[in-house]
Parts: sequence; structure tokens; C-alpha cells
Amino acid sequence: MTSTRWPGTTLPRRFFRRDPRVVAPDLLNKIIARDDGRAGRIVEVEAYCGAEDPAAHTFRGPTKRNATMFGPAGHLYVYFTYGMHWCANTVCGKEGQGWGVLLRAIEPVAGLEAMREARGNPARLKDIGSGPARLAQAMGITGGQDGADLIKGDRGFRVLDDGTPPPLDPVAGPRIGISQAKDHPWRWYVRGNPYVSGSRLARKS
DNA sequence: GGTAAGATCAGC
DNA sequence: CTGATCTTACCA
Repeated sequence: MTSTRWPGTTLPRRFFRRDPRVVAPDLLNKIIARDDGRAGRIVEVEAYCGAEDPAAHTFRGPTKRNATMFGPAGHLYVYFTYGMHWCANTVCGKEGQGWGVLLRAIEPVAGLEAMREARGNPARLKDIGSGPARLAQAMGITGGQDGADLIKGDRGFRVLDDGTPPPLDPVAGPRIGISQAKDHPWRWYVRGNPYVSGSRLARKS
């Protein structure tokens, strides 16, 4: 395999040891990269805030499923939902807080063909990574990557800074697909980016 | 032990 | 708008 790593520096762990409402907008325009060459620019995220957030998986305390999210920052929390989809988060804050940022959309920047194939060869480029489950499928993220260290890259995944700064004017709004704590504006995305998900859901109050 | 809901997506 | 598909969490 050609390790064509997308150019950039691995984010330091301290980047993730903060409040997810600070980390989330700061993650916009960063790169989620895999050692096999697949990489995408993060263009949409949501913050989940543990014990103070009824919509968070960690709201009611530790369980077998959410254990990773209570662990150290900078790891990948992967969960299975709707009987068929995997979704990926970066763990934030201090151990025990259960904080994280859901990765909701990427713009493919490398390993395009591998991503397209992993998604079942969709016709439109936009359908490769615009949505949390699509993003995970495109990158090949499943339960086997739950707990992966995004700083050490122990399982082939890293978050990189390639020099593109976060947007100065990110759009903030309510999170998508939740039934509790709907009003917190804890979703951020890159204004005008065509790879952002949820245009349909985002419109419904 | 039973059951309802789920941080979604694709197809009609 | 609806069906797919199954794990988890919560209640009895």
C-alpha cells in the first residue's frame, strides 16, 4: 500500500482536552486521515456534553457502549445505531467527563476512489462523506476502531492540521436527529461548503 | 424477559 | 415519507 499521507501535522492531545463546544468549531477544516491514503476535510461537527447534555450517550453515566467516551481525550468513540450505521466522535475534555465531538461530514481530499468504493460507488461526490454514517463508511470506520488513538495513530487514524485555519464565520445551529436538548446551537459547519449534510433535516424545526 | 427508541440513510 | 435492521437501555 502506498502510504501517501496527506501533508500536515498531527494535532496535539491538548487540542482535544477542552470543552467540546470549543473543540468542535476548531475542528472545522482539519483533516481526518487514514494510513491507507484516505483523507477528508472535516466540514461539519456537533458537540456532546456528557452529564449536562440529555442528548449525549454519556448523559446517564458510563455503560459498556460509551466507555471510550469517558476515557482520555483524542481517542475515537465509535457507536452503532439504527441497526446498520456506524458513527465516529473524537473524545474531548478530561477523563470521566464523557465529552465528545461527532464528526458529521467530510470533504474528500485523498484516497477518493477507495472512499467512493467503500460507499458503494455513489454517483455524486457529495454522497461520499456528507453525513456521520456516510463519513464513517467512506473512511472504513466500524466498531473495530472504537478507542483508536488519533494522536498516536495506533490504528491508522489521525487528525491533522494541514495549515487551513478554521473558518472565521462558521455557521452554528441546532444539532440534527436528536429528540432531547434540541435547542442548543451545538452544531457547526463551514459556511457554503457543498459537502455539509442535513439540508433536509436541518430545515425541520 | 420484553420492548421502544435510536447522534441515519436510501429509495419511492 | 417510509422501511431497513439490530443494539442498547430501561422497565417489569
